[in-house]
Amino acid sequence: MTPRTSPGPRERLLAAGQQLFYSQGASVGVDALLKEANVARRSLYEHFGDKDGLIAAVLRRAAEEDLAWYEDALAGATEPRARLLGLFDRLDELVATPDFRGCRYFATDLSFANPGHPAHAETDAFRRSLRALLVRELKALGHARPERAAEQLHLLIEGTLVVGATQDGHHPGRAARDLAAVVLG
Amino acid sequence: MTPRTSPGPRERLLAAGQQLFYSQGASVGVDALLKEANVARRSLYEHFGDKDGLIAAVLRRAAEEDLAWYEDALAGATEPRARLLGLFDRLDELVATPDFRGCRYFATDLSFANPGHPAHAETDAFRRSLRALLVRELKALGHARPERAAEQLHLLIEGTLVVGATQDGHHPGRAARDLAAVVLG
DNA sequence: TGGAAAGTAGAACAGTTGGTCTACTTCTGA
DNA sequence: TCAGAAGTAGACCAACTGTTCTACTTTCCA
Repeated sequence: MTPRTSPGPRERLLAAGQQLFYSQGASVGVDALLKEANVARRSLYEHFGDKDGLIAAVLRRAAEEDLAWYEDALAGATEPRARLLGLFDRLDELVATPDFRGCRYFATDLSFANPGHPAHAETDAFRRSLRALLVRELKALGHARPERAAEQLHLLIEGTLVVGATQDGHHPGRAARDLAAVVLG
Repeated sequence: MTPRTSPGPRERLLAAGQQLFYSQGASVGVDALLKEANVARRSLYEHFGDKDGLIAAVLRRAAEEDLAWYEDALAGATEPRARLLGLFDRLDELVATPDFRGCRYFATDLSFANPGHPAHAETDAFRRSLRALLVRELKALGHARPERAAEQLHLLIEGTLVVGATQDGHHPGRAARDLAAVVLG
């Protein structure tokens, strides 16, 4: 609440988690998290209860940031159609980033076979928000079947992320953009 | 080589690995694998060297079976265009399977952050084979730009698997099929 | 200025991990 | 038939896991 001169242990843990969970997966050890965050062991358990609590908190924060990223990508243009097509240009850039490793949320889902794990609730929430965002844009565009088109755009996004994460030198964003243009009509 | 009345420990380990690595992820313990396969600890290490060796062997076998599945899905029709479209119908059925958990190869890639892990070579090989299969079909169809179209079909396939694994009650295969029809021209 | 709250440092714990080793049994083929 | 290969069963090990705990230090505010 009160502004700080330097980020406290809670902030540092979230930042470290965001970085390490993405680059190494949810199986990174607590020791590595603590070292990266420069935080005492005890602080983690007082702020987040346990490791799963940190995982959920990191996902919640990442979801906020990622949704903001999508909004920003859409904001590159004003005309509804150009907004959505521009998103795929930004995706194409994103997956070309050297340390891009794919969709954080799908990776998390795969990490936890137990469907009751709290992480799944967070990834679900993110995907719902993303869908809602796509539907909103499609309605602004006056699309005849926004829900169905959102499904197709979502499919194109996920496909772009997977292909981008597994193959170098490709431009899945461009390929997806062309198909997105068809979806938009 | 010699025919057996009942499958030996090597076979049983591969079968157990194929099932457990898929349903639980690559992090399943050796103990669980041994119990599922009804095999002595020692047999695993004599046949496969270590756990990573088993993982690689399981992936190689799974890749064979999965490619055969794709061939079978294509074989539902004779006309080139219908063959590829039929593939997406089969994918739609596949992802509706109750215990479908997404693409085994992408899940494996995400499990091993270390790019030198032998599993990555296997997943790469699978994806190359899948691409080659798509290019072959597109050439049979007389497509003007088979490589590019294969990229788009591949993207649609991966997207279908991700959306199918994360959302219930949807039919991503149908959505992808419509877009595939556009790709085929 | 003093005292509670929050943070650090690190020992310790129980459970699990992948892997090795020994002893015994079963299968198999010259 | 019998020797050697292959398989089983399970103890054992070191390393690592998430977590709890104690002791000390810093920060902050009334």
